[in-house]
Amino acid sequence: MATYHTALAALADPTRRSIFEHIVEGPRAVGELAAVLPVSRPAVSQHLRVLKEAELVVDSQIGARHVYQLNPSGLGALRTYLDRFWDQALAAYAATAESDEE
Amino acid sequence: MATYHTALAALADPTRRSIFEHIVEGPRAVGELAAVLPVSRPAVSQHLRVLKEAELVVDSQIGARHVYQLNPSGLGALRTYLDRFWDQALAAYAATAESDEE
DNA sequence: ACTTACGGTAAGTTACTACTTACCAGTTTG
DNA sequence: CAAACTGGTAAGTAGTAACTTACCGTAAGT
Repeated sequence: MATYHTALAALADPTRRSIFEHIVEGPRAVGELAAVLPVSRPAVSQHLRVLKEAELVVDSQIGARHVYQLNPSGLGALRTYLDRFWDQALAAYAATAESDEE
Repeated sequence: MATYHTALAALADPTRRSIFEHIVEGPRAVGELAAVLPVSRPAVSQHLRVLKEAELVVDSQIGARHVYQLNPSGLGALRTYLDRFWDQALAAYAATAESDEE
């Protein structure tokens, strides 16, 4: 499911967002991420699964290392959703401001 | 606190997002929202507080009715964050694709 | 003033989620 | 083949968050 919903829920968690931000800067192995973050390696692994299901990252195995890198799909879906939202919000906001002057 | 974080966390919940989407379409009273949604009125009231703290909505009392309407601040902060993110993501993604061809 | 409508707050319950340790599977190196 | 390194999975725990009912203010109408 590549909905904006899963991406939104995935990025709502601070730890998971931190992991994602690291991956945005470039491909990262699981151990690399765990070394930097204040949580255990299994925790990182579980977060990566959520990010993967949200189509925010993709993984590829290189030897024994599992490297995760960005998947633009999820972030794009989220951005599209918010953009549509943003236009709608501005229009409604303008209409409200106008009706206040009547 | 008008961080993108609070807005992100606020919109991660389906019920709360549904409430927000109604408000985006135009100002809504608490009772109106509760009548449409599958949760109780106190639940709606609690969600509205979270949305308010995230600066996604503002409330104004009109007689006995409490009307909530859009506050562009929170949505704007979230959008700014994602936009910055998006550019960074595209650049990193392009760089990765390029290095794959070496 | 009494009643009705509106909505925020308190307290309690349930469900989920982020985390831990322990374990297991695959990969590379000696 | 064995030892070391990689990382995903299982099981259990603790904290949190979304929801309920009950209650209490405040505003408008009769």
